[in-house]
Amino acid sequence: MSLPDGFFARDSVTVARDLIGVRLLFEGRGGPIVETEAYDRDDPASHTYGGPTPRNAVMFGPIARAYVYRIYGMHWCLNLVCGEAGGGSAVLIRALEPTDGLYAMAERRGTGDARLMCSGPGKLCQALGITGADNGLELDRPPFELKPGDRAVSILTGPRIGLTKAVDTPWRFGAAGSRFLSKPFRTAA
DNA sequence: CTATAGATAATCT
DNA sequence: GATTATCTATAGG
Repeated sequence: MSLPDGFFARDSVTVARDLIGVRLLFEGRGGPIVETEAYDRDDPASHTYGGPTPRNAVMFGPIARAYVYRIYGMHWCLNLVCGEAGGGSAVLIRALEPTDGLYAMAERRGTGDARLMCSGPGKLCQALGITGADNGLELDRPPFELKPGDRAVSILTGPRIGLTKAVDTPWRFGAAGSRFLSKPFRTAA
């Protein structure tokens, strides 16, 4: 069982929201996604804003692929390419709840605390073992595996994290009440 | 819980 | 040469 046909053929904001609760596995390690962010070509904060470059080429290619890039010279970040093929949209996977391959993830991360294992884009890639070598891989075949969530989740929305542009765009989504978010969501007043 | 500093290197202008 | 979709450790409320 994998995700419905056409799941990624929608705008990045819709896909980002629908990805919350979806189970993501890489070589058998992973669990339900609890936090995502949407990016698209008309978004000043996106790598694709301003057109194609060697680095972002994958986002201007077919959808349902992985876009993996290095940030701050030392961390990897995983994105899922979506929207229209060639449209330059993607969803950043920021955090997930570690449930599968816990021992292997603990070893890679150097901690037994599940809360510190996948609660951030860089940590998540380190725990699952995702690197630049996986850039451009298709998501519907190994080493990737995506399955629908087994229960409904309430979704929280808020501004994205770590940006200097489009700071107020509310394109960050998270699973309500999860203890595995990279940062808490501010609850509306 | 928030705020800050420092590490560290590819990418783009 | 400036910028960056982060993490860890530390200090303070």
